[in-house]
Amino acid sequence: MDRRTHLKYEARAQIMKALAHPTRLFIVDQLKAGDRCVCELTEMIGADVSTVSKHLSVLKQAGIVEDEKQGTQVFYSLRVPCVLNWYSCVEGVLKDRASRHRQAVG
Amino acid sequence: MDRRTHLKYEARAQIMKALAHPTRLFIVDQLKAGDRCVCELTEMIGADVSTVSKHLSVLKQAGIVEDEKQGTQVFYSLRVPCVLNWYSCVEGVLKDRASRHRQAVG
DNA sequence: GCCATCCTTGGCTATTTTGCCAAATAGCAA
DNA sequence: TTGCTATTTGGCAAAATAGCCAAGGATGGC
Repeated sequence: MDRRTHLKYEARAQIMKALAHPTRLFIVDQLKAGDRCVCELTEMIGADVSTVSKHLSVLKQAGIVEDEKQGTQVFYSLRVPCVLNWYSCVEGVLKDRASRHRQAVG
Repeated sequence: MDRRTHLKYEARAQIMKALAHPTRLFIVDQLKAGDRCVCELTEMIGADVSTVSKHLSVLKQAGIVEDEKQGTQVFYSLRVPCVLNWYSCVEGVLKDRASRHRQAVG
């Protein structure tokens, strides 16, 4: 794999990595229904605010979400909704894996 | 986030993590064209065979690829082709990010 | 049997990621 | 100003990940 090709897949992997975390997948799923401020997401997730803020930073840097300040609050919204289409495929993988497992067991 | 919800997103994240690596994205992209044995992929990637084998193991465990032994060789194939649909979305994110960057600079 | 080839696994270190606390910043109100 | 709330950032220790080498199967040819 030459350098050019490697950089191409490196860039793609960076986007994938941004979504490769349960908390960040949860956030994106929540933003599907509309904008959320950090405090709301923190409440839902149940982790430290700083942790949630860093997760949001990862998603923002990847270009998946964007932020907008409203007073003291910062609202995040989904910038690239097409990532939501991945969920059904992921569910498909999980279902397929589960059925194979059942087959192997019983 | 209750335990049940967390487990759900944990499972999804596991699938995403399997693809969140340049080499593994490359492998999946190659399998689009047809089955490949470990030796072929290793040749293309240019890393140690053990490294490639471990990457394939991650993809297999996630349920994204499957393997089939033919003599001394092991051929891998794409089990869940829908992951290929993600590439266009990823490209979209990258393009969007690039255009915003140009806008910010120029 | 022996040997060569293909692949996987174990083990190790280096790097990256994660999540908390503490501290800093920003905006609003009194 | 002071105080209060919302958010981000720095720093650190724990955990996960990556990639190499070496060793361990498995398969086929002789």
